[in-house]
Amino acid sequence: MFRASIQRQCENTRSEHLAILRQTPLQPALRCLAPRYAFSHLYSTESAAAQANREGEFAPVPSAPVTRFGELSQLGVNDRLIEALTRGMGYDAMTEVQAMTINPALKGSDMVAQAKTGTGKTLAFLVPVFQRVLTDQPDLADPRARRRSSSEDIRAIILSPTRELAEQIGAEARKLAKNTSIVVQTAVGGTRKREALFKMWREGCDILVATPGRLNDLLSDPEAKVAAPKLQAFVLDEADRMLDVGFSDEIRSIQDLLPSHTQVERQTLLFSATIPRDVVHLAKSMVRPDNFEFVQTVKSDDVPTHERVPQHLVTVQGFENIFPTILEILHKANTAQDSSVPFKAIVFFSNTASVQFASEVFRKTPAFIRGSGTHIYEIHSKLTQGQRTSSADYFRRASSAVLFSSDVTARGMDFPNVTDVIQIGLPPDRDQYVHRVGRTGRAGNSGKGWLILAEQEVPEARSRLPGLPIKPNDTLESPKHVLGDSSASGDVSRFFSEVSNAYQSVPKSSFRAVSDVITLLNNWCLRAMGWAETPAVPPKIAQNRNLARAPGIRIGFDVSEEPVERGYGNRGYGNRGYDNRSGRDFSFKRDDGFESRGRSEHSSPRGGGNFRGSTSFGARAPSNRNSFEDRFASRAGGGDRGGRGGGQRYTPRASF
DNA sequence: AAAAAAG
Repeated sequence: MFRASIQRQCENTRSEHLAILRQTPLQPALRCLAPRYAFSHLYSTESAAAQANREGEFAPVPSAPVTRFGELSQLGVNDRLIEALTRGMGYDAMTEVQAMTINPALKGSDMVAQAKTGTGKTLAFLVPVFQRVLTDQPDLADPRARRRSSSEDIRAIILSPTRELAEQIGAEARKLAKNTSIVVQTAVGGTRKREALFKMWREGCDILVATPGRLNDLLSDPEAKVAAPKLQAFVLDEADRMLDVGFSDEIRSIQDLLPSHTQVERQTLLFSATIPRDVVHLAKSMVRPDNFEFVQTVKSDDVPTHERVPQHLVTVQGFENIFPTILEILHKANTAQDSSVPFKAIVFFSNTASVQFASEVFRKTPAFIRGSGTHIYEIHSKLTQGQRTSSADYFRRASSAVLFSSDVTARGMDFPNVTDVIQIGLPPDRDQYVHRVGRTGRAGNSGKGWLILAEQEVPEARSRLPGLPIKPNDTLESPKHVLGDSSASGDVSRFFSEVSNAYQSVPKSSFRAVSDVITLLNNWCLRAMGWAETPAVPPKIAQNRNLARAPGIRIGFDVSEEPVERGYGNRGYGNRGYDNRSGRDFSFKRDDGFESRGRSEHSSPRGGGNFRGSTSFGARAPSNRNSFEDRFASRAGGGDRGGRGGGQRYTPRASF
């Protein structure tokens, strides 16, 4: 009943730039967190509020929410901050996400905000955090404050799942701090700890933006003299990622190193695109149950990934067609009649080895790439942090470039003017697909999404990517070209021959296929790359994955799996890597494989993971946490226990 | 041996 009424109101009040509160399956899960709903401030029309009030379920609406940064003084925001926002950073109107989160967050309550990635999320938490720090220490507003900031008295901590994102948030925070004496520091892995520490000791630190590992390290190291005994605010950006397995232990231990809520009253803000069910209890342990709000935003120019960015499905005949297809996309963009906007693309792969291989190949297609004026960059976790940072910086500033990327950059990264997002192989899950597409079409620009799959992957993609406007695209010639077919156009022949030449000078990688894509991979290696043998699958792995008798498989070892002489990598950093986590130099051995994992067909039927086979490009097994959307989709069909009132829900289908 | 994140 209750939920049904919220649902109804939402449909009723949906209009132009209106903040929309959507009823979803998440809310029942989160209800236990919120003794009362205090959503009234989210309704931007009187009628909705009036209706809510009439039904006796909501408190009366106070004043209209502030939607311009310039008017934030109404909510007690310091003038210095407002000046930095409006004059320094040039912001005026808030985005919907900002309006919906800044208003309640300034009241000081904890918050779980579900907001899709896009511009503006960072400020949505920075503004309340900064104001909270200033409210507690008003003298910090004075840029010439005499007070000495200390690394042992950090007042706000912001955590991000990747180093680059932390740096990006840090840069934004520094702009906001400009007219004050608030000191913002970043602490991320892969950098020299001593150096960052000296800087912190010298300059002090009021607001720290960090990645979990490094923060944990700093807080637990007494020598580091980093502490936050009076912590006022704690933010998790991309909270669903942060509370995921692999991160959650780290987050827990960080929390243990911080003062408890009972000692020091702090504000916790969790920002997340999705909130998987198994993350709820952790979220619950982080917020104050009596002072908590859940804000869900659906922002009109935030649905863009689903609506604004056209997304093309390109089906390739074989793996050997993928790289030429990328060249063709590049070429078409550059020669189009209206190609006033330079081609700037991110090519996503689901594993590091594929990224490395692709960028090596593309660096070796000099005639084409040089002729196009496009720069090639690469980013993934096997590069040193220095290499990662420089790739990100160069790509950020480049006008025409291709960035080959793992999922490091899939979330939150703001590279300006990306025209195309190209995803190779099955994306790991729907969320990740959407996040990747979200790297383009930002800030009102247009963009294009491409999903490049082998035919065999399409059925799985169909079930993995429901409810997205992905349209089959047959306008390219390279995807269907069969090697040796002389009827191909000059352009297509050139794409293939350039790629083919590049293969020759790229060291042999180790490839491993899984079940139904074995043939695809075999064909690529044999026909296009000119290998004498099909790629080998080591016996153990073949056994583990139930591939021992899969058709077409070759059990054994590849040449590349034996140590290769050091030094082949000095042609470019892409060839060499330094594992900055283990500190091992792995340039002598491409032991990282060019593969992915998955179960063979015998895997469980539906549910847990009906992941069937994958390619080197494709996918890792889908995450076992159902995404928010997934659950939404899966519950929508049948009689949902909560009853969905008048809301007609349908099960999203794939559009292709 | 999925990416990411401490050394």
